Amino acid sequence: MTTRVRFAPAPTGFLHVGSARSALFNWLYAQSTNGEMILRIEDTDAALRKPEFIDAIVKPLQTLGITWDEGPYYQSQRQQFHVEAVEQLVESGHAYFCNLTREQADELAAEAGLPAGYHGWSRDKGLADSAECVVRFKTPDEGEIVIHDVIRGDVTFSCADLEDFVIRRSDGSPTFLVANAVDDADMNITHVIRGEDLLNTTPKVMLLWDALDFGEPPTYAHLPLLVNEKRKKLSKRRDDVSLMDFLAQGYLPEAMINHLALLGWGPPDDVEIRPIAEIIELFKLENVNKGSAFFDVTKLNHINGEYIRALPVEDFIDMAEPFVYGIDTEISWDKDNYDAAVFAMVAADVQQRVDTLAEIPRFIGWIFTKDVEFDVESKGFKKAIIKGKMVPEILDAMAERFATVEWNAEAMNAAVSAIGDELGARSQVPARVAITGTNAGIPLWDAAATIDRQIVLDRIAALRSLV
RNA sequence: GCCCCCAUCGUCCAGCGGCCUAGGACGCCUGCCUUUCACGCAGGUAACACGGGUUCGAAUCCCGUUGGGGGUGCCA
Repeated sequence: MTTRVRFAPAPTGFLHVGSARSALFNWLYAQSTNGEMILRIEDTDAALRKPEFIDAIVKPLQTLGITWDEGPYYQSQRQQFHVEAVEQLVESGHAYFCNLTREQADELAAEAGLPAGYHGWSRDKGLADSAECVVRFKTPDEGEIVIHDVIRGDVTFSCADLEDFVIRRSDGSPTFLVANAVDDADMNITHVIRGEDLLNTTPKVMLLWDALDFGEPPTYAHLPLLVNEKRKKLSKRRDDVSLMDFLAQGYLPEAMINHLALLGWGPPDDVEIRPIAEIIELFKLENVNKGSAFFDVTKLNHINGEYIRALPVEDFIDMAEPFVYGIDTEISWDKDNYDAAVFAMVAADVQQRVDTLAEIPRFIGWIFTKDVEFDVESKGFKKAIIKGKMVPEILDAMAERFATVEWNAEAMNAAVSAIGDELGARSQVPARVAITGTNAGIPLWDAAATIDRQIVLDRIAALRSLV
């Protein structure tokens, strides 16, 4: 039998890295078993039906290279099937109408001295349908439901703990529990792979599944949650989790995928950074971990850096293009001041120093801006300039010689080295700080020679005034 | 409160009863390379939550404790 999996997100705005990870694991499983993947949008709630939300799911998946064979299907468009299922459940006595609000149900519970929750208040009232009514499923009073989970083993719930849950809202729309059962059955889903936060809803879907007489249910696999540094479930409100935001910050899709694949799973041979084809080959659903995983940007940075460094330099230059003007960063400059040929010259040097493409401006800003800023509080500045030996003398000598030195890398470099030799001090670092604003960066002189002489002289003077 | 899940270095992963004086990766530290910073290379740091069993033998199996998390909606 062909395996069929589905990625079924609720459209709630941008795609979150946790959702991307769920999509990825579904995809990995489908790919590794030569199966099929379905994209299904879970928009049973009217508030979720916004076209822009669909784009926010589809585009990131496409960018990541996560493909699907069918869909997107919309649960909202399949509502008639869900409604029919609800009707069937009412007719077969598995469900009933209820006209209580949540507040009323809680009050009743309090009065009766029962724990909060719905205690089947309307079960035997024989209410007829009306505009205020919801439909609730009549959960069995006793017995157990066992979920066979590929990752977690058997998980047992007792029916007594399950309240009669709502399967159709008072506006007539069925809830996702019904939609889940009906659609998974109709679409011949064989494996439901999703986040652990949905584990508790599974017995309810199972109950519906049996009541609807759907036969053999799919196999379940609940993935460990992705958490923040406080070990809380990643949340859109608290955490930076927008997949597209990461890509916009210069993380490569391949690196992102690689990192995500390593959260909750690891290859048996300990080789972490590798092509997706190899990951597909090695991936085993039953080897997925149970414990939650911290989405660690530090590790992502490293992986991304490796991917960037592995790029042919021409590709790096192409990919750098959107980032190269320093838009939205602390360093930016006019497009007219940018010289693509100069960037191409230093690109290979930049490439091995950045972990994300958004860091590029930091390494080249001094070439295309007029003034540089000296971060006098930084450790590098203190070490190189404040504690450096004979810095004023070096700068004075530089100012003098750079006024007339032949304006090319070799001559400039030689002049500064000569100053160092004559004064018996390290002259290259102060020269670098004067010209670039910082003691760290790409090889200096080739790029420096592309800057106007007067600008360089002004920078030397500016630094001289600080020491 | 109730239900469910989880528990190996700070972090991610390996370990599926003997190969473990617990391995890899990130981070951090040291050294080498280097007229800067990186890259690269070589080292180092650091963990089986606790207590009981089972077994000739447990990080691995069972039970309990503790800790963490998820759910508890007419959201999904």
